Amino acid sequence: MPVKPDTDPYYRLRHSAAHVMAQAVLEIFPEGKIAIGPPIEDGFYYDFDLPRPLTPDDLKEIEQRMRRIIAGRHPFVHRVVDPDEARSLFRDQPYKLELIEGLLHGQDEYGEQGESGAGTVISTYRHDTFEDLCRGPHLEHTGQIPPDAFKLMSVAGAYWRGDSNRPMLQRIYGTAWNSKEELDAYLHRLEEAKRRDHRRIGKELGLFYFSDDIGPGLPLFTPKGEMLRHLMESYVREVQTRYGYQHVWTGHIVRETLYKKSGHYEAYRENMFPPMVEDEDHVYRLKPMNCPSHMTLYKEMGIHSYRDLPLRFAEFATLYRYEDRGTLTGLTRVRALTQDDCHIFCRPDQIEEEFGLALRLIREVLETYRFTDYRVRLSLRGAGGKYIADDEAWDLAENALRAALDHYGVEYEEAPGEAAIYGPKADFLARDVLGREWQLSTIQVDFIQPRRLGLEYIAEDGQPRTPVVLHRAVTGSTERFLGVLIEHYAGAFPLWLAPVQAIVIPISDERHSAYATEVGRQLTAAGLRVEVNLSKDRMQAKIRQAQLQKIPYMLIIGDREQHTGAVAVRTRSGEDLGAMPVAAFIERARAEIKAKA
RNA sequence: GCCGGCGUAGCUCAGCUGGUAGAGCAACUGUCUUGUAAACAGUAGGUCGCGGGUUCGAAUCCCGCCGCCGGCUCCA
Repeated sequence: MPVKPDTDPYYRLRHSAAHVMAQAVLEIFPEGKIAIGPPIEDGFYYDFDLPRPLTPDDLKEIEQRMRRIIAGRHPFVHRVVDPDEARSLFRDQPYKLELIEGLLHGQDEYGEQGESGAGTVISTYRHDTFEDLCRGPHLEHTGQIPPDAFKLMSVAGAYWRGDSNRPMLQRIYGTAWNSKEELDAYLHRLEEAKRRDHRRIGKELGLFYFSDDIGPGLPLFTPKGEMLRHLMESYVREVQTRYGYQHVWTGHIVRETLYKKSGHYEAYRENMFPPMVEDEDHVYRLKPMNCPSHMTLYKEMGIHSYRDLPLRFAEFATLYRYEDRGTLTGLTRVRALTQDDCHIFCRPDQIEEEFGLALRLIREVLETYRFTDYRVRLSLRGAGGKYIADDEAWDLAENALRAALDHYGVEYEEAPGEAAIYGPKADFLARDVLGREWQLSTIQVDFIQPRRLGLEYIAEDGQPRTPVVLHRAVTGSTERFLGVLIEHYAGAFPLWLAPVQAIVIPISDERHSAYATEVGRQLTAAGLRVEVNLSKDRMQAKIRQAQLQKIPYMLIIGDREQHTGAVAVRTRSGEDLGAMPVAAFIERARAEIKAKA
């Protein structure tokens, strides 16, 4: 994501590094074509159209050339050029020519229409032998880039202008910092993220697997992984019930004709698995979303009075979406996903209150999972004509959402033009412990589907009206949220979520096995999830294994404990709590679980 | 779907320019019976992703497919 010069202190550095890199690349490929090269979060990139694919060795050479250019302390020289001069300057650079024409029509470098089309100034920055179409700003000279504080990270394909119909360019990603220490800290942060990667931890802790025999994007969950799913879903279900939501079940397969009525067939067909054909009148699809099913259920349940609204239908059903293979990643992007989905059928005058209820619910759940840092993006209708035309409804909904956000003191930013075609929405972007943002919860207002599917309620005046539907998800999907949680906690789940909450470790398998087994039985009977390690390994090895498995409590049992009916408690953090009676440990664990601490 | 990289025992990985595979951990067996992060010894384990091709000979070279990784696009 691009950054702004006025808010990012590294803007000049990284932008300048991108220019230096472009020079280095053109030195190697004089006939290469250059596209754009902006600073981004943590670094910069530049897109090139080159005669051959770049290799890791190329990156090394480019870095070396960059250091030489940096050592030359070449000043960055800014100048304003008129359109013809610009065209002539970049006559061999087709992408630049396209950018110039765009600029003259008020577009920015991404081809987006700017706020004000007028008064476009075309300017360039030159250093050494390289001159680039650029509005700056830059450093004073190349020598201000610390030669040991930047690094080229990777090469990736990127479509010109982000359009899959246009040429695929080669993008070089780099990072640049003010000092080697900063660079090292950044690289260390990347290592940490890698260490926490849910795919890695998932394997280490034995939570889930993928198999070629099952298919891409279709995770298999082990007993431990399924326990996590179960606990997560039970928790949301409990909260939802407490907030007045009801749970429904609508299965996995739906007649295709429903999606033709709802409009999904037109708009979403690409993302559905191919049809199952019984005969030409009976064609079925795997459900890619719940809304048409919930709305159908609403209809089948008979005539609804305005007094019966709101009706809140929640469901944990697994949905199947035919995502492009190239986009699948671990649990965060799968083809089988279990949404904690809900559809709220309400009157227009209830939007604000229902939105507020969903806000409170989401806030409670996110805080339980220790996502305390999140922001809300309120996506509103924009200027374009893609939105359904009903100004009155839009105004009502947008104002209701704002009012609820204000009422509950939720900070939010407005994003005009980002709304769904069918209504405005609020998305929750939560930051994990590594500072990465994840879109988890969402609340969307829908005017169009209820109408298309013919939903009605009888209003106060006895006339049938179309209800408004709010689509709402709390954690998004169980799979994705589990992936995020694994990374957020680095696999060390809080006690209430830990698949194995305690492990009993007898010091001698000969002398203490019977008592260890009895302790395990007592804890299990008390509702705890417990394992007993009866292997012949030494106690130290068992502790190490338990540590690596991130099991919250290790209960060591030797002669002393056996004689006194106790367990010696060691925590995952390495703390030795000493010996305590089994009952005392149970009490402690229960309190911790209840508090979801 | 597109661009690039990768695919060797359950896991992590080695195997130079072609001569039919190797380590550590895990597993299994035995010895040891242990006090807060790895006892010692031995055994077993691989169609080198799959399918073609080149070659006297392919894990190694070529082609196709599948999958994974990094991006792009997409993400109701």
